[in-house]
Amino acid sequence: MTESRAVGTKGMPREEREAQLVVAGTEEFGRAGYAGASMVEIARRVGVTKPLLYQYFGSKDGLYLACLHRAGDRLTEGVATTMAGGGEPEQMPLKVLSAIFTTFDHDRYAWRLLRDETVPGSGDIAAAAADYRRRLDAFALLGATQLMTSRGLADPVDIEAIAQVWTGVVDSLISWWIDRPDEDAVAMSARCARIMEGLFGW
Amino acid sequence: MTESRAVGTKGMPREEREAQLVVAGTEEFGRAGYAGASMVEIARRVGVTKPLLYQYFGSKDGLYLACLHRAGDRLTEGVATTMAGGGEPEQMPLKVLSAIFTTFDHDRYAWRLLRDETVPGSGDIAAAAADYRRRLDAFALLGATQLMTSRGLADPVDIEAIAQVWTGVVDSLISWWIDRPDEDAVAMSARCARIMEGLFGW
DNA sequence: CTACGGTAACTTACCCGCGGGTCACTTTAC
DNA sequence: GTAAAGTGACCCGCGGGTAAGTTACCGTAG
Repeated sequence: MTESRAVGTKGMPREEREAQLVVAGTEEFGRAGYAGASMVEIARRVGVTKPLLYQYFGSKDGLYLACLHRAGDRLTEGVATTMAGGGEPEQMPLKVLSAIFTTFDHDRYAWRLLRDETVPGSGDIAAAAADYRRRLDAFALLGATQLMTSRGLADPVDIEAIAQVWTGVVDSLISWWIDRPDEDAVAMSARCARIMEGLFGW
Repeated sequence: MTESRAVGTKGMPREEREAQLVVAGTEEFGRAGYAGASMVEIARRVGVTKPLLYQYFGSKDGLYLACLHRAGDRLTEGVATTMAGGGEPEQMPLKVLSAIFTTFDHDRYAWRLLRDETVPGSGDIAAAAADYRRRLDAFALLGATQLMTSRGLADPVDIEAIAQVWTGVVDSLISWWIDRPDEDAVAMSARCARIMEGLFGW
């Protein structure tokens, strides 16, 4: 294992090719959803054929899981760091948005993997995605609770609803952002800040 | 044609069966998306087989279009009526939400047909759905413009973003509502009113 | 320096199940 | 007996998945 560098091989080292395939897979899964994405298309994007993809990832689920873990780990880590920073409840949404935009500026489809509704209802993917969603929902719930209690409201079902709407807002903003590739993370954060200030005075 | 009532037939009159199939199709398409829904499953829900479905609607696209038109017409009509009523810009979101909840209390999946991303990129369905979305987006844009100008903000791109986020909010609320069948339209409207009052003072 | 063998990267050609779509046929009420 | 309601059994393309073979690079023997 030590120094296993480029022993008898053609093309590109596996590690590098796998990374390419995960990037292409993330875009394709994000665009078309798990069910709608085609393995041959993902391979084609990288200039490779399907069997190589299967040799490296085993199955469609295997590739999806690789993409999902990369996206989910980065996302939960970024949000956790931001939330840990603390601050006024009204400021958290904007801070979290900025963190997301910055982290995924060049990988905008990644967010969608966690919210993909076309994945099979049971199995490894469903479990992993549910786990990431659970962690993110916990942050959303925490933020919503802080916001509501700071205003003297505490109906737990209302708070659940707000948390779910919040994830929907992030979803919408990212979809909007995907359609405008020229808008970078900084501009996007500034836009959101302007809007929140204007609409809610936050 | 006059008095064409039940001439030599078994089972159920076509009109009635078609209505059943449209209802079942709306639920199934709303749940699984155009691509994920299965024609045989939709037929099975009604206690009928696939060939009858094809005899009545011609194709998957034909059935989807029937479902889409029913949902789209009711939705645009309801929103148009509400918007025409006028009122304070801060009150419009809640009014529109109430109208949607009331109209679709027993048909909660209908909204999703207009926002289904798994429909083919071109063809009759894409055109019809795009048309309904265009009409609804125009209302959203109008509402967002009124809201923003009442606060002295006028960046047209910001307004576009707000309009898209608004549709995402409706989406989230309806998804949340679908998961809570016991919550009726009145309770749902009350919840939204409470939240908007609490969070934004609207 | 060249011939050679080994291994990893990569491909061609195939299998198979699932779901859209169709045909010929049967059942039931008037 | 006629016509609409309804069905069983089939075709076919598409996409996930696989078996077997080929290509290119490297290290080493002569």
